[in-house]
Amino acid sequence: MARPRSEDARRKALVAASDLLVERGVAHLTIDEVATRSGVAKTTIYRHWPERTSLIVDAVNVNLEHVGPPDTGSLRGDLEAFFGGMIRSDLSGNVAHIIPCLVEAAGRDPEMASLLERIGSERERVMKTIVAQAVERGELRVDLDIETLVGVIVGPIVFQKVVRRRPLTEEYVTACLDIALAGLVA
Amino acid sequence: MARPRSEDARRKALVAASDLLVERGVAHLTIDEVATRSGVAKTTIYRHWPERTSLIVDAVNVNLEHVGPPDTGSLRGDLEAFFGGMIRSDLSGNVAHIIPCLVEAAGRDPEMASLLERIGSERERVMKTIVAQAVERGELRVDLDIETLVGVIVGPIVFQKVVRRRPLTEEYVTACLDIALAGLVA
Amino acid sequence: MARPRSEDARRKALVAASDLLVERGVAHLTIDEVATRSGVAKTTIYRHWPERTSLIVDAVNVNLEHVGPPDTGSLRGDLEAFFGGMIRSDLSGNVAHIIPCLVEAAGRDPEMASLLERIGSERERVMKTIVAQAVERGELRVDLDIETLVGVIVGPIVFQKVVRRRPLTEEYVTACLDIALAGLVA
Amino acid sequence: MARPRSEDARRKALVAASDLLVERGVAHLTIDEVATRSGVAKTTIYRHWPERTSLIVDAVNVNLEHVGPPDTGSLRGDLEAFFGGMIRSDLSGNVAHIIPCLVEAAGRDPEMASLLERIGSERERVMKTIVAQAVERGELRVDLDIETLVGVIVGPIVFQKVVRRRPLTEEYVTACLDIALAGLVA
DNA sequence: TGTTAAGCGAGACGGTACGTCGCGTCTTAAT
DNA sequence: ATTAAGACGCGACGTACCGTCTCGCTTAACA
Repeated sequence: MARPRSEDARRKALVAASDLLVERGVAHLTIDEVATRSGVAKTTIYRHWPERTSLIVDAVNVNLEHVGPPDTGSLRGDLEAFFGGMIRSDLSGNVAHIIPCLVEAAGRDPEMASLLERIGSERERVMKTIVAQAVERGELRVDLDIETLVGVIVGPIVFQKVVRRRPLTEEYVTACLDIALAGLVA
Repeated sequence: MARPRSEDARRKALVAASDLLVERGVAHLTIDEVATRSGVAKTTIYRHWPERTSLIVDAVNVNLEHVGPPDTGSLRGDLEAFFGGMIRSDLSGNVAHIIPCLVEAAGRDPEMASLLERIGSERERVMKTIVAQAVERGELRVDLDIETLVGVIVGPIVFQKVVRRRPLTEEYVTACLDIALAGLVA
Repeated sequence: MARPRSEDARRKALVAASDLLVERGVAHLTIDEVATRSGVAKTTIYRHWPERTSLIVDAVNVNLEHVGPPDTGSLRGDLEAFFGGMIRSDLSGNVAHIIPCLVEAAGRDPEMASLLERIGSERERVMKTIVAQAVERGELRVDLDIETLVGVIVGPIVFQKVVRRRPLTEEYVTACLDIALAGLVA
Repeated sequence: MARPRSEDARRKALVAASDLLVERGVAHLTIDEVATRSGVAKTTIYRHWPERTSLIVDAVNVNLEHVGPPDTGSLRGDLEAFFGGMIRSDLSGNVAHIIPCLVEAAGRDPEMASLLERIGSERERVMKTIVAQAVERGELRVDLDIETLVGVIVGPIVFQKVVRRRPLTEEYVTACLDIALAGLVA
């Protein structure tokens, strides 16, 4: 019966939050500034998101590029296509800058944890498709544990970028894939 | 005429900080509470550490177990010994809980970045010793890039624990090592 | 062509406002709560009363007992009858609790000032009738300034109740009347 | 052992509050503006006064002129001197503007009530001295109830100024005193 | 006897102020 | 000179009401 929540206000706040997220990082995103920038009142922001973290959760999602599974005809090609996309978008872009914040926040905030989970799941789902295609093509054994498999392929890359904080070169990615694939088909 | 800085105060503050770090996480560690708990005045804390992060840096170090390189006679044995140690100490313990905070903080704070670097280096140094021993024994080729190699072995494990936030089972570690080693000797 | 304003809504809002006025005092009467309690929408309330104070004005009037001039045959009797009524209604009841609010609001809000004026006038008009009757009966001199006269009789009573905030006993009223009447006929 | 509360901060905040009180009235005095004007941080203000009303209480006291009892040699002279002072200071000045706010607030806030009580007591104490001197001089009977007596003299004046909100002329005061004194000595 | 404009409930909106928390700096007295 | 204690300026937090503004729905007066 009442007026519906303004989608416009929501969008404007989200854009402002998303921008500030990239500019200042999670810890320095303030609701007050989101309000000022977006022209949306602080109270309205709190009507849409019960607390700071909830807004951040959504703002992060805005920054995520939602990639689909490639199908190049070979496992190697699919992986390179996938990680090539990740390198260009997520890991070289804004998200790489934000993920550690999420990981950190996830340690205390269940909502953050579930966001992180969702982000991970989406990427893992793509990985599973790639692997399933490879299994179908006979490039991989059927009996491999998918969680381990994803860990072996994705782990070194995420580790390099997020934990080690070193640039994610094509050489590094290629070398890791070489080793992992060699180990998998062996 | 001057009194030296009290090592006692420093230690008490550090212990309290370390405890709170584990209890509440980095973001909710407040200097005020460290002061209250430890009985050390806030002023004194700021005298010993110029800012919050510096204290956290030291508090993290307290929680780190400093492991040396094993020498079991085989690469496989060395790795299992090493990661077994890590599983028991760092990654199953408090540090896994703290690393994301450091990673996050490293994004903004150079000092944090260098702490993270130091922690990483220490572990990487051990890894390098293990690898060198393996090369010496003829278990590995000489031409492998050490950074890639460490990434391939450590990446999946850290990824599982820190980013995926899933329990680090012996099966997972074993499976990852199997694949990586197979790929490396191939 | 249009529907007339609902008298029912007006009444319900007014009752709720009047209740809250007594329960919480003017300063803590919120439109939101009047709306919630009465079941009348905030919009509707604002349609009936342009602002908070207007509603309060009307709510006060609801609480007022409108007394007529007594005619006991003597000034003394009339005054005792009149103030007896005031003691029982206004000053011992809710209104005494509200008057200071009005007085305060009158300082800023002309509408409030005029309400206060109206309330005062009504009572003063009764007083004037009583005095006129007394003059007619020869109990009082003709040349007395009516404003002063009312002030001398009403002042001590209102002062006791409203400013001093002490209970308005029959003894106090009698004693004040004794003195004032003695002074007036002297 | 710690630093004492800054008397300077307290004073500056109080002055700003006192000014705003007169400028805007009790209801529109905001802590934020007191902070801005005084240059004292809002948190500091809250350290000194637990809540808005406490600050107002003190700010009102600043505006009060603390008058002593006159001794002109006659009751009449003393009263005129006293009320002349009140007319010049309190009732024509800022306090008359503030008292209704206090009276209103006293209805809900015990601290306000006690402030009002204190203000009243101080003035009543002076009145009692005046009366005692008159009794000593034989101008008044000994058996008069002091509360009633003060009410009879002060009531009409306060009523005129505070409740009726009409100007407090010398004629009105004189006329009231005439009647009251006539009644008292009768 | 429909039509239709206003009234209505619900509640979202932009604001302003609230009172609180933690930061990093400072002052003071005591050791 | 260093410490414990804690006050200080600052900036952000999340909340409460204000008075205004849509929303659909209901309803009485007019056509």
